[in-house]
Amino acid sequence: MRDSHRPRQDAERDPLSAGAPAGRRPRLDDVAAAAGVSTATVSLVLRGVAGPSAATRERVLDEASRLGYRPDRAASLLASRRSRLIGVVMDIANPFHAQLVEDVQEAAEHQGYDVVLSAVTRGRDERRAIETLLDSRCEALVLLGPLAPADQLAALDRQLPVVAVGRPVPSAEVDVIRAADDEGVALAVDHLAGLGHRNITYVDGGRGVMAALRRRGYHRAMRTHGLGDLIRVIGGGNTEESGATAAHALLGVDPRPTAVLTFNDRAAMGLLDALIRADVDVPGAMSVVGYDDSPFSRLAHIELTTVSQNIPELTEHAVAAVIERLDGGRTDHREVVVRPRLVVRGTTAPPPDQAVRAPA
Amino acid sequence: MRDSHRPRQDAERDPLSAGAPAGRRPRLDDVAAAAGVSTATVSLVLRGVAGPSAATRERVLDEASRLGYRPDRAASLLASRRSRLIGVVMDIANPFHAQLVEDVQEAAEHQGYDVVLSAVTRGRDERRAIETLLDSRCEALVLLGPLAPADQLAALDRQLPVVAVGRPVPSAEVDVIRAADDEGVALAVDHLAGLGHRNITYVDGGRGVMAALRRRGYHRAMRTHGLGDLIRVIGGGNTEESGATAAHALLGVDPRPTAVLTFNDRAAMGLLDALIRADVDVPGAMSVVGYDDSPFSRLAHIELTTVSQNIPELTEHAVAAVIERLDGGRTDHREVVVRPRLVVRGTTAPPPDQAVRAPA
DNA sequence: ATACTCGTTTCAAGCGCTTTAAAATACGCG
DNA sequence: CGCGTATTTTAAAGCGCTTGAAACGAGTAT
Repeated sequence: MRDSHRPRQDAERDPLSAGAPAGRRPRLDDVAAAAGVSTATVSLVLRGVAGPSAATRERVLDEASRLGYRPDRAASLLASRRSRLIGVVMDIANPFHAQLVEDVQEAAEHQGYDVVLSAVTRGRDERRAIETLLDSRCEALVLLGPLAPADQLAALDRQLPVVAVGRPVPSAEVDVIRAADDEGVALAVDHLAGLGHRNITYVDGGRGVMAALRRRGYHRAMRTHGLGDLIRVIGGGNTEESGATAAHALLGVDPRPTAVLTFNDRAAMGLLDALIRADVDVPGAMSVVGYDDSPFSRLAHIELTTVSQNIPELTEHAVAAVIERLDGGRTDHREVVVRPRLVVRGTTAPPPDQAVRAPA
Repeated sequence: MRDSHRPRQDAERDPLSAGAPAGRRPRLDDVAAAAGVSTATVSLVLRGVAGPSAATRERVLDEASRLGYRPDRAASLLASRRSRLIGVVMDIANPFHAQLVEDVQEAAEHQGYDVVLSAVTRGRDERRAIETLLDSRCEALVLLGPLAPADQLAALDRQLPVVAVGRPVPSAEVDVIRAADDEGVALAVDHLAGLGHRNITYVDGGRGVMAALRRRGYHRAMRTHGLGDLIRVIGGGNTEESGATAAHALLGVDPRPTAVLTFNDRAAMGLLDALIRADVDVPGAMSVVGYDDSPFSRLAHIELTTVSQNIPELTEHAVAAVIERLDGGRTDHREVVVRPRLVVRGTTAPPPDQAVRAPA
């Protein structure tokens, strides 16, 4: 049955080399036999451990590549004390996570660790994603924007080092690497207030802790600018759709705000979308600020003013936190807060009334 | 030293395995000891294999959950003949792949298979991604939009069942599940020609086989409409950036085309972007059609007319192809071509000259 | 009684690799 | 040339689980 996948490549193999794999995937002892050494030596050579002589080394390496040997991951994992595996949980539909994963993978590799990805999807919740990782012998977990409650994360952390990226966790247990989201929103408010806006509304991001933090940043910044009375938060979410819904709510408000902050870029996109459909000029009649600096936000027909999280810095700290705990013996809790940066593009401008007033 | 208090002292014959898990992760024999049965029985129960009696079953299950037992994946993998693992290679930055992965994961699970994800990123090429999967005991590979040349894929297929999704592979070896890309482009040309366009340019997608197929579709469709003389292909790519570059090339052409087809939505976005910056009215002065029906293409301020690939159908066939080969003993090659669908949105309209001519 | 089922449970041999202690070999030197 | 030491190699004991064969009662037929 499977034979069809394994045509006679035996022909090109040396039939004399003891126990030449006949169609079967070559194993460590095939290489050992071919090179005339023990499996222990082969293992040592292949992992680059000091010990075997240069001559042996070369011979083993030659035979290994000749046989097309590839170590069996499951077996290595099982046999070795350490897996050197870092599990990463991500939302597969989230481009922000994709960027983080790229960087984490690179950084981890650099430190001699391998990354196991576990995706959260529609039909696969975070719990499942984490469990898979746990079963895979991961030594540590990097959770991108985890949704689980703090106590669950804390419980997890008792099993293995856990670092939550991008979301605050109100607990002194898991490591947290995140951007100062409140500050990010404050930057946006500062920018808008500086342009002359006073009636600035915030489109909320839902129940999450991250949403709460951004909302708090909005509240605080508004008050700082003496705009406490104009604080207005309307329900939203983290999707384009929720942004569009929010737009309609927004347009019904009187007096209509001159600027809107959204929880993230996706919501901003949806909002922008709905505003355009409703013939509201952006930024002429209304300014919009997103959050995340997603790849699409810099496209010219969108040109979204947004808040950028420093991804390289975020991942660098995340991997460092893991490594320190795994290799450095660190046991204390750590929370790193990376400063966000406002990226001003085309969706923000002075408010309309001011524009009218100015010439007068 | 091991803990002295153990769950059950009586029915234990083997004093060596008598330790209770002291801080260490519980193993199969911990559960076995606790339930007073052998590890074999526990294994049977946990995997739902028929044999153990209902009473034993319940006792084992109870103890397992009491101890918080989780099977070690590496060990199970190593010990079992089959891994029931399907490896999926994806481009982590590609939202189209993300959608495919979601569906594949769900479908595979439904068939009792697990999915191992391997991401292609900046610093991790397809080769690496595939190797990881090979080392992980995958029984089959699903490659999303593979870049490797056909002969490499064929070689791979000799090791294990491989199905390439979304890209034609000119070889009668690996299974291929793809959309009829030439037909997709033809649909777009039909649409544009129907609107009255004649000067329709195609922005190419690079060297890939998929790009070649779409390009061919363009050529053929143009000739079908008697527009063979107006065929014009300009260099492009699969990113926003390449689309923007193409736009500039496009604007230098005389006579300027009234419609453009792009290799994919991302290129269309970049193109749209550049057109807007150049004050070209879309679709008034120029119509634009993308390809992929990406989530963002349906946003109102984009409203991209595009060609949709039938994702659910694509993944359904992909998983079916794998299962049939793994479980059904199929050995022959298969190529499934799913028909694309044109999604008309706001970036296409009759050409400008015609609009002028009509009222006259 | 014996033999022969059958349902349940266990034995024990791995899966393919790592790792440690110990053995074999090589080396240096009086 | 023997002995201590450093270098290289290996035997063997697992890692935690699965699995076919064997064992074990307890029925049932003979």
